[in-house]
Amino acid sequence: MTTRKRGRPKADADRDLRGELLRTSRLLLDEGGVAALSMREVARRAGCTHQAPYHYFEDRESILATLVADGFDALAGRLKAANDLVIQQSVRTALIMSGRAYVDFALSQPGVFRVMFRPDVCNPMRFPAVLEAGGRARAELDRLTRIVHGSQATSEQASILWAHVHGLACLLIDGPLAMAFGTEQERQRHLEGVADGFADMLLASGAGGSSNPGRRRKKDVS
Amino acid sequence: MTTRKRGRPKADADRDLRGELLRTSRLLLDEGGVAALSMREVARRAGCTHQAPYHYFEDRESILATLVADGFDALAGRLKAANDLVIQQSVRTALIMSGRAYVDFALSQPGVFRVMFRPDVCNPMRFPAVLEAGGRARAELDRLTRIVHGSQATSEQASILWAHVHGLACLLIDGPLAMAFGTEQERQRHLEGVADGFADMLLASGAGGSSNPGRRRKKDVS
DNA sequence: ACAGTTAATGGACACTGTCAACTTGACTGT
DNA sequence: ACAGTCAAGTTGACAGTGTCCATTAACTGT
Repeated sequence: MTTRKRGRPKADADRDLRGELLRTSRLLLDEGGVAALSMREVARRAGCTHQAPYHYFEDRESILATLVADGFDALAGRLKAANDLVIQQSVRTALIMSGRAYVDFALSQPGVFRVMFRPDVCNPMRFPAVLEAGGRARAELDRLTRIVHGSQATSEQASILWAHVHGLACLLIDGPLAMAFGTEQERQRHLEGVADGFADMLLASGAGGSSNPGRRRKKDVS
Repeated sequence: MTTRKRGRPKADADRDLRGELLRTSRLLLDEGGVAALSMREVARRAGCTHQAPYHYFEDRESILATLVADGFDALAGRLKAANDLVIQQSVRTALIMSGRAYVDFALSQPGVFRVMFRPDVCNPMRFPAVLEAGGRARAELDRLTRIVHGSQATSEQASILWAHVHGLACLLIDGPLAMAFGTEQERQRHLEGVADGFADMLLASGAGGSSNPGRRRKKDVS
């Protein structure tokens, strides 16, 4: 009979249980959806007892919140990189690459992406880090709006931009576009077509940065 | 000591337990999200034992599927009504009213709407009724695409349309637009602005029905 | 009258999140 | 050297969940 150890184990710096728990959680989330991420299953896969995770995370929602905050951070980073292209390249490039960044992120981490916009699963109000990171992503999209429409851009224009990329991402991971394509290449072609079409529409309708006051405005982007 | 009844109760045509269960489920879904809809809580509120619902629904997912199918039906109906406006009114009216129909539906039944696009919660493959109703809604959006872009409309144009309305709905019920407005009126103003802006963009960029072949096409809407 | 079906009942099981109490190793100041 | 504190776990328990199972009473067709 092998008596199990109790109490604190000997120092094992290579362990990093917290990191292991997060990695496992992200896997479960991407594989089986939010329902598959159970505290006990995470513990089981990480090789600890069902209570050990509670030492690092207050509750189940807290572990989700950590992933969500990281997700918004990563998204904001990708968007910033795409927006920065406006300097070396063109407005159109920045617009198209931002859209691709948003969609690529959703496709690469669908599990996390879904929870990022599900306040009933992970309530941002409880987690300041989530609010902050979400704000950074939002700021990057507002910046893109100004890149496209100039400094006088309206909040309505921001909504059109965000709705487009977000809707596209949602339809791709959960909606009818999830299974519409046979090959990955086919999907890429479609997405390029959508991005081109949207960019044409947006840039043709009197949007050309500050050099083009054009149509009547309503309210500035916050 | 009041001995509880067992077995089948006396006929009570006014009961309609199935309908009661569905109504209760929709309430729970809209109030506390999908996590709040538990088989036992539904049964409790409907005034039956925890097993009675299993007589009408195979499992929890099946009760969700019924609501989702009804949801897609209702959505398809609203979209059809909006699309039909093209006859008496204009293309622009049909486009704007379709967008409003989609958003209004999401706002009026947020709980159901969310599950409609969450295959990890309710897998459409399991429920033919969901697939069918979803197909009807999709067909209505494809029809709108042809109304706007003519019979040669591409699947990319359909994606742009769907992504716009769907993204907008998502951002309104769960995203940053959920709490961006103080008053209901404020939100309505914003939505009108978004709809106007989007319609301007779409109709200005060489989309005018079959009378305008215009830009190069790629692939027809299925 | 009687068998079969329908619409329920109550009990049990495994699983979940979380609370509480405990153990133990490592580090601290004296 | 040694008591005290903290970190990082441990085990055990509880209520709530979805679902399987056997049971039972009322209705239905023959």
